[in-house]
Amino acid sequence: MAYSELYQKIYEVVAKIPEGRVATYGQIAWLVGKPRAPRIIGYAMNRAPAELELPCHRVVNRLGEMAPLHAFGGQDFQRFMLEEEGVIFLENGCIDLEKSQWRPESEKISQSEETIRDFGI
DNA sequence: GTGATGACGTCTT
DNA sequence: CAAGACGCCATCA
Repeated sequence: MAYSELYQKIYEVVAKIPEGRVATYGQIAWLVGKPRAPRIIGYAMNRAPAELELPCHRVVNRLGEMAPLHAFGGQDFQRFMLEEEGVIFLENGCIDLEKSQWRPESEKISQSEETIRDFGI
């Protein structure tokens, strides 16, 4: 591996995010075994080579938003792209995480557990 | 090896 | 209700 194992794992997890779903930095951090290191995810994304074609636009912060203008070409473009993929956006411009947050089935979910429980909107 | 940084998260003013 | 400060961990200088 040309990169750190941690980075490799982060890229792997991000690459697993299906279309129409989004994952939070904290969630990914948790999946890679570093629940206290959401920043690392952002760092990894920043350092992520375009060759991997990581769906960074599917990775958002806990609010369902992301950096003001650090990637892709603007939140506007990202929002449009996510909408095209089927991600639900709220009127406030944030993603409806309750509906669109990615839930890895084969993994034990903790923080998302409550979210899933309340999913019956 | 030490210090500073960051695409976050959560608590406290 | 909104903004600011602190904390977290790995990487960069």
